[in-house]
Amino acid sequence: MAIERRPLREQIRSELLLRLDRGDFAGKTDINEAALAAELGVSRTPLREALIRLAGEGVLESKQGRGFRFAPVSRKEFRQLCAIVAALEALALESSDPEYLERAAPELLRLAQDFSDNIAERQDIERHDDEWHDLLLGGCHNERLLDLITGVKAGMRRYSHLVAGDSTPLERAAEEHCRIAERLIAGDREGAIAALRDNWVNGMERMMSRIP
Amino acid sequence: MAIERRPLREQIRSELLLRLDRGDFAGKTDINEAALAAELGVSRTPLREALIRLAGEGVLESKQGRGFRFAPVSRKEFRQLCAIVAALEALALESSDPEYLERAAPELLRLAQDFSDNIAERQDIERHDDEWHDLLLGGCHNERLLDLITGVKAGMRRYSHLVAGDSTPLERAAEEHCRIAERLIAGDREGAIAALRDNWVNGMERMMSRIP
DNA sequence: ATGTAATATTTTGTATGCAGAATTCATAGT
DNA sequence: ACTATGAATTCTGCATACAAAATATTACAT
Repeated sequence: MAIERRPLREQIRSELLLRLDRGDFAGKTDINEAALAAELGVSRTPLREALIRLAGEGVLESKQGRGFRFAPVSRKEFRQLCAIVAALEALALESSDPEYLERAAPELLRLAQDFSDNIAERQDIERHDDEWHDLLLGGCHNERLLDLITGVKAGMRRYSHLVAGDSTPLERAAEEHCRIAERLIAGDREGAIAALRDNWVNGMERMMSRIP
Repeated sequence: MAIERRPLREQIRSELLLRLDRGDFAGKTDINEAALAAELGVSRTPLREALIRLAGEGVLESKQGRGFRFAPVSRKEFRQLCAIVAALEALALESSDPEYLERAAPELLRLAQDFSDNIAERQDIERHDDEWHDLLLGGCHNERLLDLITGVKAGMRRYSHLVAGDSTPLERAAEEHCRIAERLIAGDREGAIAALRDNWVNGMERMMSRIP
């Protein structure tokens, strides 16, 4: 077996993002370093390193002397984040390898259709959605851009658990994914980009009412 | 005197970015934590925190057991970064308060003209250019977006010192800034956005030949 | 009862210490 | 001379220790 050889700070960061997905930090936004470190079975040092990284990505806030807290959610910020990823993913798609898109399009369509048939747990849905977008952008060779997108999406996870247990967003998302894939199959990249932008705009609208 | 009340890690980060601007790390890309900490008069802990933050922003690379190094420059990455900021600033301009743009436009034009008259030190030029872009985007209320832009631009500082001592890029940049401002004065935001995109694309072309 | 000052406790921010990985250097063998 | 091997050194990654700031608690005065 290949033993874990990633720095602790990264493993911790992953774990925290995972918990964020589960909505573990819903109310209690303040973080107690000693307690959390003990819970994770690590020392404060790598934990703080992970927290600093997350703060840089906007998932956390830090205030001098007052430590870290999960950044509060707001409609305004969610709107802002959606606008950003929409622009970034559009750019990624724009600068993607056309051949790749042609090859990936059928698979994208298939996945999108599976998606709507198969109503699963929220966490599965999100993983599925992430994978779909990853596949969509797999033909983009701008690594910095892909990293950036990943980072911004990490910040959006704070919002994902709010949608828990409602299936209409899922259905609409699947439908939009189909539309994007169809445009790609038709070789209409501009149309696909426009559909992608719609996907984010609509995704935003869908969530908006659920945010305090 | 108002004493410094920011966390050390942030002061260190600023200092490192400053040195990056000066091109201090030109050749020696590897970082020795102990040595640098001693030089800055701090311990390794806040230094490492600053390094981790910078690594998150793409300014540094980190490899397990091998510490941090300044990410090597490459034409490819520079192209990627330019494409990203172009898209992000375009988005920022797109979502800016129209009234603000109307008010700021004359000032933007004036600054751009000063810019070309007055050939100063490279560091002044960069500050001036940064301020100009800040003013341009001052009407954008998407704070997350502005933060993101700041972060990506931080990563681009590794490239800025390469242009040292050549005035043609300056002149062309000033000219483009004028064009953007003129479009804003004319109330043609779409045109301004297009000109802004050009500014980045051309800026990229200008630098490209200087990068190894 | 309420507000405030003084003190105790908690918690963060920074420094130091230590184990293990990576690198360097020296030596031996081909 | 060149490579391989192994010891010595350097450096990172993580843990622990300490000091200062923030928060909670108590005591007291109004």
